[in-house]
Amino acid sequence: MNQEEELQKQSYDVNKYRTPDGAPADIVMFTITKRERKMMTKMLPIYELKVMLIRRRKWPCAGLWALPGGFAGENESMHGAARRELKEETGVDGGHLEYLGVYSKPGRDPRGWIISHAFFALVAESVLEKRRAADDAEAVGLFTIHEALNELELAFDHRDIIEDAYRRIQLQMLQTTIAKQFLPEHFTLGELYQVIKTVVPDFEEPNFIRKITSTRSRKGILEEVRDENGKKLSSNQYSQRPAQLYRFTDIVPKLSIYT
Amino acid sequence: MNQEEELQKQSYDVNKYRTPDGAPADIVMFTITKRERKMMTKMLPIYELKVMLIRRRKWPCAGLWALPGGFAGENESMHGAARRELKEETGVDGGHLEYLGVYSKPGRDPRGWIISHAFFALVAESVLEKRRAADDAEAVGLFTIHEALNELELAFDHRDIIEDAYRRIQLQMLQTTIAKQFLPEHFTLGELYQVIKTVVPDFEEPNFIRKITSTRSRKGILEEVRDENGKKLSSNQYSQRPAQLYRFTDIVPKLSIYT
DNA sequence: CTAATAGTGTCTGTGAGACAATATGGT
DNA sequence: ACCATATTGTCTCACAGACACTATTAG
Repeated sequence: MNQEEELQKQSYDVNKYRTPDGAPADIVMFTITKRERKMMTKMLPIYELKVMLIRRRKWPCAGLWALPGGFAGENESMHGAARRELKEETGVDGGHLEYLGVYSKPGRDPRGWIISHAFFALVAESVLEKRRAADDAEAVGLFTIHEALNELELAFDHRDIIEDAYRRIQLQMLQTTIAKQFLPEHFTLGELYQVIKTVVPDFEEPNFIRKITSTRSRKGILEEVRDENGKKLSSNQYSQRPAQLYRFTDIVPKLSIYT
Repeated sequence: MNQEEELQKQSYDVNKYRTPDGAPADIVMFTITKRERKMMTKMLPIYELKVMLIRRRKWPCAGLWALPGGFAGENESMHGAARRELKEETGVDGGHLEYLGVYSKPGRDPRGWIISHAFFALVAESVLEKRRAADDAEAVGLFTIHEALNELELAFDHRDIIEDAYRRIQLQMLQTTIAKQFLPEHFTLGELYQVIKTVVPDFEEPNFIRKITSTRSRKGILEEVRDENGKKLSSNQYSQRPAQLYRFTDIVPKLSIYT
């Protein structure tokens, strides 16, 4: 650094300006719960998209439900803070964690100028159940997206965040292969279809199997699971007739409105 | 607020924690320049995707090229700050301005703990030229994306930001109708094709006109321009044979890998 | 046999892809 | 006539969409 630079540096005062009072990472944790239907005969379970919320104990917004999260420290990135929080809350390290956006509307947090960073995570149902058992069950809730948005009083602007996250996960569900986060390694097309419909209720594709098993454009994102002898594997967990098992390949589909 | 809440509030000290030293909004301003080729006969112009950069005068990173931007204030959202900066820099109020992401890697800014918010904007070439004329031309540069990424020394982590913005605009170009930001109200399919190819060089569609003018799935995003008598309008600005003019409709295309 | 899910047959229409052929109008 | 660009003709094959039909197996 030359002399002039050194001079400029010394004349810079970081405290000259009003600075933010904190930058938390808040995480919308989604899971899909499966509820077996009690029936004589095998049936597909009922799937529901759920969100984990925490009941706040302290000011501000004490008593309201809020997204899990916490303030980032000086020596971590926002993404790092989110990963840390996710691990603290669920014990999960890894899994799908994705940045959603920044929430910075003035006055959104009575503590001051708090710029919040929202993420969303997709975790297995079992993980959240564990978390719920470990902690005070009173303070941890798993709600359907509908309950969270329409029936709960939420802290800060967390309703906006959850709405945005819901829109985003619906987009992703149709445009990427995140469905795999909600499915076992091997799954039937019936399961895949149910998972998609759970996240995107409007999704209707009467000929789903037909399309998924043909189609040049989609070709490659799914492949049949075979055993070591090359024989196709199937499952009859949810149906009398065994269904072919599939897995996602590593192919990343590219979509375009002009192609 | 009841008594207990009041108590908790008073015991909360915002200064108890280390807080960020600032939250700037940085904007990647894209434009597409058109260069007419000097030829006897009419030809399509050469299109280039460019980025506006500013040469920093002060510490830190004095002398390096940086994205235009500035710190957000306490009474504005990050998006508001970006809109304000965009207006200050270009005079443009409106246009396409979109959030890109947060850049918060520790040590990214020698001034301290600075959490930067990147946006990208698409503006008309004429606007940036005006800006360049108004200001000290030395300090404002318009570079091709290739120059910016490979030949320039950039401040902070702005290279990462520009790379991310480039990836994002390429995605958007194929999956949304942002191409309209780079086109006049009415345009020919040749122009549209060139704009797409400028942003996404890999895009190859030999039968472009064919597909765009048929196709069930894309149907609706474009429509022919007609005069008040319903006669189709055409332009021969870039070709001898006049070409049909089109405009984007308001239809938002929905893409899915499963449909 | 029945119930519930998995998967195929069949038929029609239309788009994709390739490429050749033709249209337009300034120079 | 020539050129660069715009647009249509033509042909084949694959897929979309609809819907009825068959397959599988526990109970």
